[in-house]
Amino acid sequence: MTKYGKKILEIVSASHSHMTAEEIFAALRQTYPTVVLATVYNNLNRLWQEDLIRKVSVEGMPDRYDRIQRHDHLVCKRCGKLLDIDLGDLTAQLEKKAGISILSYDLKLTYLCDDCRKKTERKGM
Amino acid sequence: MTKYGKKILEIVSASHSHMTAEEIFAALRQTYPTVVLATVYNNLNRLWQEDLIRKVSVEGMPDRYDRIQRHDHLVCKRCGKLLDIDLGDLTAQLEKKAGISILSYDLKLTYLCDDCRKKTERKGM
DNA sequence: AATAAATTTAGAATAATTCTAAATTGGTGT
DNA sequence: ACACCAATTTAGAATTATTCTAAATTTATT
Repeated sequence: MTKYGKKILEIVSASHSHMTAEEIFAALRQTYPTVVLATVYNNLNRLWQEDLIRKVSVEGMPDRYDRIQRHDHLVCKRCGKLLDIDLGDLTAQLEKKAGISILSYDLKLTYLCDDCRKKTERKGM
Repeated sequence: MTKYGKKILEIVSASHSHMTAEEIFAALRQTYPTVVLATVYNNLNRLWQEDLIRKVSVEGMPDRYDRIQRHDHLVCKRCGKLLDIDLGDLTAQLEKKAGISILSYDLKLTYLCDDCRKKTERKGM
């Protein structure tokens, strides 16, 4: 594990904000001002392959990186805001239903956040 | 609903192959040879906003479009191959656990497909 | 120290998607 | 049928995220 990989893992693991590569890049430069963006992508891909971080893709947004600790996500359909939520570990239940063994699963609930619900109501939609 | 929107909805609804915008574009041109790609994106976004089609994003791949009929997905961690699987409707269970009402949910199981498992074994990983 | 292997760098390249502004189309009401 | 307004389409440029390439640097190995 290289110094960049280590630090990037630290940044992503500590964050609860689903950072983009750019944001991670910015955070990493606080410590290593000369690092380049390609290095961030290299390391993120490596860490992801090694199952040390998660990738979260929300349609139409840049990929986000997330700590590995299991949890689920809540995405607002309208504004795309992404929140953590924990619905417990469904692995056993899902494996049983699917009849295969899985490495992991991603569960994303789509809803309307409070702000967007208000806006929607105002417009009478 | 315009003629393009209608046809695009038809194409996506009939397909079980999680088409990309480019693939949908190609299919649409069979019927309307002069249509441009931007129109495909416009319509896909519209149809998605109206909940007539689904968007599926797999990390590192272009967005794919899917029929709305509920079903889940199986993604190979190594090669990215995307398959349909149906684990039944978990909406009620998830809403109860989450304590909110949701519009929909996306469930993606990550596994190693047979081909990739074989390759992995061969390499002793 | 010498060699090999992995990582980083710089910057170009690619690919997906969005944006802009003009042109076209599809109703609506008269 | 005609004028009007809104929505859609078009063409092509622009943007953004990400990957790629080849050289340089760092790290580990003999």
